[in-house]
Amino acid sequence: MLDPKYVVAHAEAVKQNCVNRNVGADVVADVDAIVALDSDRKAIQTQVEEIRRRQNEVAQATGKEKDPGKRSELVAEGKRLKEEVVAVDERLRTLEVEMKQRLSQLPNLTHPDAPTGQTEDANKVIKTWGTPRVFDFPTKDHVELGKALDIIDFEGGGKVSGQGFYFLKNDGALLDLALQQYAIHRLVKEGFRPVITPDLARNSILEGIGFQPRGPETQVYSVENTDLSLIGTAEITLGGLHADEVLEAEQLPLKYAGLSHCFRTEAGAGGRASKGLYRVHQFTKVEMFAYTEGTLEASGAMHQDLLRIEEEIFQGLGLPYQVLDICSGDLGGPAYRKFDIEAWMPGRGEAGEYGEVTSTSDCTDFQARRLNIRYKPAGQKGTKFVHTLNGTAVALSRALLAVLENYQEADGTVLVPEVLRPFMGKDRITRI
RNA sequence: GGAGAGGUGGCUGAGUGGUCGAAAGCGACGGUUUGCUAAACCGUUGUACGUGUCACAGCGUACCGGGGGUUCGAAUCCCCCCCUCUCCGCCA
Repeated sequence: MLDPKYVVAHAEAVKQNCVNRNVGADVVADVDAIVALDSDRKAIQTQVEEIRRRQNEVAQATGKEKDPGKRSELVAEGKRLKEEVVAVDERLRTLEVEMKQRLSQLPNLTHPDAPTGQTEDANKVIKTWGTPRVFDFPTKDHVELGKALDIIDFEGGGKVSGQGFYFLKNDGALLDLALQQYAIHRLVKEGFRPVITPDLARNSILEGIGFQPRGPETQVYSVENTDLSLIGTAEITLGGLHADEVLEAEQLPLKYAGLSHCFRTEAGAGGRASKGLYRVHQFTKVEMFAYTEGTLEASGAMHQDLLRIEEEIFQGLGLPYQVLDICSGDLGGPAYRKFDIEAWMPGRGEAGEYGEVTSTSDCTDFQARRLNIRYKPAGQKGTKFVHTLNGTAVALSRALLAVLENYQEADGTVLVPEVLRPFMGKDRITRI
């Protein structure tokens, strides 16, 4: 959520931002509505407070008044005021709800250096690392490898849970665990606190992070007869962890390495053909989440750091990748800036393509405002909203996919990347 | 899932209808004293919004787990929900 004061004071800039963000004309119109609503709201709030002030005055006077006649006069006035405040207060609340509702439609502001554009075509490649391997034998994609090596079972997943689910078996299970271990160990060295989070969260937390728990657009599964949803990412639980808290400035930055399962309905993604592990309903992910002081300098620096760590993780795995600076229209609601890493996937497309494996976002105070996460800046009075950032360390499924396809050998086995061997206990994946 | 107890300011803890944004203690901060440290003493010590100011101050409103209700008036009474603790049941 944006700061309502900022929206009112910079309505034109906010509108332009909405256009750049590719959000629909009705949302742009919301900005004007918010400006109008806000001045009404202020006027009515003043009225309500004035009545309340008089109510308090009367109530106190009533308590002190000994004379029965005067006392009943005061009681009568109190009753009158009570009736009076009801209607005005209800109007105030209506306005507040409407304002909040419209405010919550607005996307975050955008980093001035982020490319401006409406679709993902405007995303900019800002770095390429490594060279895709040239194979001197016909390659398989990870689905074929998974089947041949008996390490990924889509048929079993389909039978038990439906399309988009799978079993990881044998060395596939070990490889998944090894990648988790590798990422967590790496992050602990970087000063992150390792955390295993709940896989379900309250809908209010989902909303605070910027997810829509309900409706046709929803990306998450909700649990019937509860206000819980299966999380789409540990960003939800790690961001919610400090909801409604005031942190001490010395605690910041606060860095978590969260391990969770992630569940996604992938509603609306049906048309986008993607086989195998690339788009699934459940996967495991090691997620970085950071809280910083509420300045663009602090979160901007942290954002670069998260990207650096993501890159080093993939460099460590020896997987070629490119880094994308995501354009305004493709940023999603909460992000102020976002970088994606796309790793080389030999089995994708005709002769291999880069495919998204991580994503890191600087959400500035957008999530913190809705989740009410603040801190006390040193040497200042009052509190400020923190900035929140998230980044994928390793999303299993996709990282697993990339390892299998890049490390396959002519004999159908798969070499285990050096860094994973201590966790795998072997250097080659073979059919058991 | 069942039975009971409880949720008050940074912490401990008082407060069962009015003078309570809330006693007291601790902690923290500022000051006095002191060769230094300690102790002692004095003072300050929540947040948000509004109003006001160059900026303070001041003033107003709200907040005693969350929401609703009773009342002229609620931390205090009633209802619902959430959470914590104890015991029982069940269970990895």
